[in-house]
Amino acid sequence: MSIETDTKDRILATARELFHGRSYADVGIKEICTLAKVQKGSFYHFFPSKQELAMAVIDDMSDDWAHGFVAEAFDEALPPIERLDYMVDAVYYWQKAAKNAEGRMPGCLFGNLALEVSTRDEVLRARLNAVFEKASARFHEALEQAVELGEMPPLDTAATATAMLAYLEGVILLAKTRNDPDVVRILGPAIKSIRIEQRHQN
Amino acid sequence: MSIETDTKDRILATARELFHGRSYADVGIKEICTLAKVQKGSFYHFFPSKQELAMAVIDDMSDDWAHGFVAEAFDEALPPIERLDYMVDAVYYWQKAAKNAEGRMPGCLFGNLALEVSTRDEVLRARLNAVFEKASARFHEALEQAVELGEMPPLDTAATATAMLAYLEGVILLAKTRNDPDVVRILGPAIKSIRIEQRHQN
DNA sequence: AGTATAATAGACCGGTTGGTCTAGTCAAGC
DNA sequence: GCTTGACTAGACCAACCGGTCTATTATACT
Repeated sequence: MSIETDTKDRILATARELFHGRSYADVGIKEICTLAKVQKGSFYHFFPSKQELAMAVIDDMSDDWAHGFVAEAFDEALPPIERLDYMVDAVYYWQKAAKNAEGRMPGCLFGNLALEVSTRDEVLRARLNAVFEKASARFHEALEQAVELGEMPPLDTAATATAMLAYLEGVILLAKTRNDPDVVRILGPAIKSIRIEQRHQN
Repeated sequence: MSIETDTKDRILATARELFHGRSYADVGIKEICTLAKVQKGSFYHFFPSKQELAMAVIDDMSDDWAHGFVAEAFDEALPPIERLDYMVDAVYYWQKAAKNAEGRMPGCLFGNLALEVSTRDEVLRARLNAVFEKASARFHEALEQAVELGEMPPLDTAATATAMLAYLEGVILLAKTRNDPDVVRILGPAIKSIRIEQRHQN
């Protein structure tokens, strides 16, 4: 082993970019191979199927997120509530940069994939759901601390965390549909106003 | 004219169901024709292209919405704030019924299509954006009245209306990814907590 | 009755899809 | 030097894609 090839990485990076900028169904393996300067044979040596490639792309981006700006935004050193604004800002600047570069707002890769494939691919759906649950957990931590510090009144922090994630995804969806990152900037901060009271049982 | 054929309607209804339950790219014209018991020739007699079919489907469902449960939910006779809860309830029961019938939560047709096609089809993107703007207007009316009646403090009703729509779409997205309509029931009511203050200029 | 036109039927088209298969290259271990 | 197994190359495949085309039928108008 250790033949030091970046073939797999090139495939992964190219697929990620194409899936994010367009869609899962719209991007073919041939196109990925061409852009990544890889042959079909090599592709199927590393990935048994398009579905497995999608899984790898999801995991790859999920890792990048967890160690990238999501980690920055949810830095324990920041006041909990500021973390929410940081996250919104990060999304805004990211989407704006992507639009400037490619002319179109790509939105959230996970949200895009989730709506596209989750009715016909249980495995991918479950994977994407896990990504959302991990993201929700970051919101949850922040809310728990905010309540603890008295910066927020007591509330159902778990449900509110999920609600905030939902809101963020919804804002990105609308912004993408309008092809205008400013939607994120304008609507985003209202994420802090979302509240779900305790004791809704269930 | 007036040959009294329901061919076009059958195509439309079938396409709507398939697009909603799966995705735009995943459903072929041949499959639509087979299910609708229509031949290719007839299909292309009524619709010049798949894109035009998608437009018709969007318009069709948009009309159904406008005159269906959205009209009910945003009934002027209801107290403004109750309309929000009504809307959330309607989404919940709809999605739950769909899941019971087909095993999977289809989510929102408009949201699904928006994320799938808006990076590669300007025409469809614009159409979907218009649908969202119309929906946002209903929220706006309700909020304006709520403020007028003193049921809500003054706020940027236009921005808040859009934010609420975004939240609803986000909740549906997460619910679909979890394949669990209960997410709508639990997170939905928090739509009333969303607030964007006036004077953010721009 | 005759004609124009709307509607239906389905064979057909070039191109593309995800995926397979065989042949061959390359570096490491013995 | 030979073998092994990871990797690359690319021809090939059946199935399917959106869309076109011609032929035929059914209906409305004159």
